[in-house]
Amino acid sequence: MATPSNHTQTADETIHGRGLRMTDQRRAVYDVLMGERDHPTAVEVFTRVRSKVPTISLATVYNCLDTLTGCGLVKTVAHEREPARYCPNLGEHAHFFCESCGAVTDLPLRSRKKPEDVWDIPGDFAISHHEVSFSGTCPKCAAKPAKSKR
Amino acid sequence: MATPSNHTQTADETIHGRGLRMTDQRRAVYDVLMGERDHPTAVEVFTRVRSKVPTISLATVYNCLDTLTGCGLVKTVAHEREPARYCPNLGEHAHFFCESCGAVTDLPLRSRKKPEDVWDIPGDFAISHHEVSFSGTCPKCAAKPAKSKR
DNA sequence: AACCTTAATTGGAATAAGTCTTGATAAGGG
DNA sequence: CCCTTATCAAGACTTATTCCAATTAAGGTT
Repeated sequence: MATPSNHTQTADETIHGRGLRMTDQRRAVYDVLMGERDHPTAVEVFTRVRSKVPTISLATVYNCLDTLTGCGLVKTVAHEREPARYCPNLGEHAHFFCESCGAVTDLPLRSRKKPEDVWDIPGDFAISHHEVSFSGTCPKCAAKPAKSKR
Repeated sequence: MATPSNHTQTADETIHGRGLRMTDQRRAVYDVLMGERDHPTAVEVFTRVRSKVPTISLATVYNCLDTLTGCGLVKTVAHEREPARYCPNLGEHAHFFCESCGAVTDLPLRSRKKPEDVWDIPGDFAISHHEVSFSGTCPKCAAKPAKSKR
């Protein structure tokens, strides 16, 4: 399973620690995610990254995203049947999906709280991951009339 | 949005209340879900339902599942990039996905608790839905050596 | 520097889940 | 019984993602 990098480690060190190389493509994909933290899809990452590495292929973007996810530098965000989105926020958080504009917002866990406080999970279930998503209307869209989905 | 049937209403009444008809196909799909509450995929519903309605098509199974979901009789369960699963449990609950055997288990909300107790959701976000999923190892698989995914 | 071995990238083909389209059927109301 | 509308079936289609085979790039070694 992914071992998250601690804060004293750079992305390069994390990748090297796995015996992998920090290539131009991987760095560019990572930089795109860190630069604009709006939970882009693979295709959105692809179009952004092309301005830096014009020869990169979509398959490589998927590969890089998988590698970064495997190293714990990036998280995958799944929501309903929509394409996967990617998020470099390593802190524990849930996601809010605006049904009006499509924006995705990180929602932090309250301090000293955990999901088990709310959901009744029998002790003999061993939990390794959880994913929490909320949907509704974001503040920006609350006032405005309905907008098209980005 | 879906209006859940209250307990005094049968599935037939709920569907009729929407101006829709309870056809053989819809009933068969609903019965499959109620009969074995193991969160089947659309294809699994399809194969089970064929024993009752041998001429039904997969497209119709998808249509029926959509209709039942729209009426609030059934919920769709999304997990990562896997095919959608369907669940007739209308009570508020989360899902546990066993990474070893693939089984899905309903986990109830603790009484008088709500997700907002754990995640910090600014007041200007209007929440209409949430979906919570846990994954790990279920009790059955905890002891046994790893099994193939059903 | 040339060489060797393995990792990484590429482009295109392939896959899988789900949706759409079109014509045929069936049901309910008058 | 007729008319209108809902529903169904079969197959074509779309979309996100993965797979594959061939090329390219990197690191380590002599």
